[in-house]
Amino acid sequence: MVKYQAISNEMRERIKKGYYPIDQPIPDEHTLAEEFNCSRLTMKRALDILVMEGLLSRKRGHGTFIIQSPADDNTVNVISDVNIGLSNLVGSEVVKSKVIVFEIQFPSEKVANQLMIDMDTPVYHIIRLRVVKDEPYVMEETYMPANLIPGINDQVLHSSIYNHINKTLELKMGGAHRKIRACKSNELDQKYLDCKIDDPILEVEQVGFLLTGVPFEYSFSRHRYDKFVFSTVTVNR
Amino acid sequence: MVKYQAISNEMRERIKKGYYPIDQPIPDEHTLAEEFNCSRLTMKRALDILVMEGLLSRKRGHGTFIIQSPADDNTVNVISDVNIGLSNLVGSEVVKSKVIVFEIQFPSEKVANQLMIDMDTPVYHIIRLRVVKDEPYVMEETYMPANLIPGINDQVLHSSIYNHINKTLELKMGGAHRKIRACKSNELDQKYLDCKIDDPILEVEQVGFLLTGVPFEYSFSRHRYDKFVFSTVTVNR
DNA sequence: TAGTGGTCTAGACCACCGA
DNA sequence: CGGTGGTCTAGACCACTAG
Repeated sequence: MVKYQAISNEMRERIKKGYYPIDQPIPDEHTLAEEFNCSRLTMKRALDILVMEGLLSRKRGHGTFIIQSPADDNTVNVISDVNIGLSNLVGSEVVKSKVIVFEIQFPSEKVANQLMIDMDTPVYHIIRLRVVKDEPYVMEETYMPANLIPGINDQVLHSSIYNHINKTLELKMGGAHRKIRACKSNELDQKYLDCKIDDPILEVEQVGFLLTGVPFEYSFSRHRYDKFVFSTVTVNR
Repeated sequence: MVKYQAISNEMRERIKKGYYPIDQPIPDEHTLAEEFNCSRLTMKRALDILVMEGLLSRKRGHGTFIIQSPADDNTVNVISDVNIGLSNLVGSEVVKSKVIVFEIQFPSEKVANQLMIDMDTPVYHIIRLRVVKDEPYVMEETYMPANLIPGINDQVLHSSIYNHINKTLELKMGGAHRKIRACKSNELDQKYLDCKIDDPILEVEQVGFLLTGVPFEYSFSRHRYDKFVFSTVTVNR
């Protein structure tokens, strides 16, 4: 744990515990830097984290303020600063997978375009149903270049692709572009997600890329509308 | 325009124009800092921007890489790093507003909780239909503390609340917590958004707060499912 | 081991804000 | 004007990765 993270954690605790009055600015950076025995830049970086988390708000010439707004929900959330698999999202709950499609094929033009490969490069085509607490939760359709992500098999598909990439292949994920939309359910949704014909679907289209910048995954996650909320925090800078 | 932004812009142009080969790292920070005649920290900060935009990806001990993944769409997008009103989102298109509800009332417990006020503090309750190119686009239900955002009237409602807050009241917006979900359409949606009974809705629930951290807006934006996509870029750090 | 990005310092000047 | 956060420097050491 580096210094600015440690300071950031301490400050987060203080804020949550009401150590600072919420109707006035917290102490200025110079004062805090002295208290924490660090440079002002390090103090600033510690506060940057809390600003990005949506806990603090700053104004040059004015001060740093605590944002008086709650958060969280009881449905499962995705924080937009995290990019992990579903297996890591639902905490201690067991995520089971049912493999509906697992094949290797040549990509369509659209898929090839998103993955930045040509149409002669084989891709995995995977459709998995993800089940939490014995209830269908999300259906994921995934395309991945087979040469980039080797070793996908039935066992991997039944646990976590992300863990396979991270731990077995030792590739580091860099991030993702995402698009979130509402759409109507199709026959596959109705069959596997157990939703009615007029139930909407929350679809997340995603291009995931490695730290090297190479796209490794193009996927569509179709969520039951009553079990998924996508959460983000946006802070002006 | 400060130095690191100027450098960032120059680097963004270079990357988009293919100045650097995409299959190898760009020059290291020390070399680039020399070229741009700046300190390494400033160079790093310039690259930080591009990392956050999803254009670059870094790995300690390895290098900085160009992310090979396209973006954008033809539907209207929201980038998660921006917090502006719809009026500023659709470019040069004219946004018209139809005011459906405009009243002042005492907040429900839920609204009071989100706005961090007590239930004795009056709030505006506004429902507006937003129309682009003569087609219904989104219906926004908004609650705002009346004492915090004074001067809301019919004229403001027919143009842009955000501009009123920014320019007339000279308050600076700090950011927002957002939740995005799919839901079924209700009678109001069907009546005003011109959607069918089984058309889904993309709902964005939002608590907006000022730079002082004070929540000023609790809103629900209900979008036609075929005219809105929510876009985000996520980068691991 | 050499080269990369990550962190940190001490100090400086600037831009913006409120009084 | 004084106080705030924003930027920038020059240099240092560290952590990680590749070969």
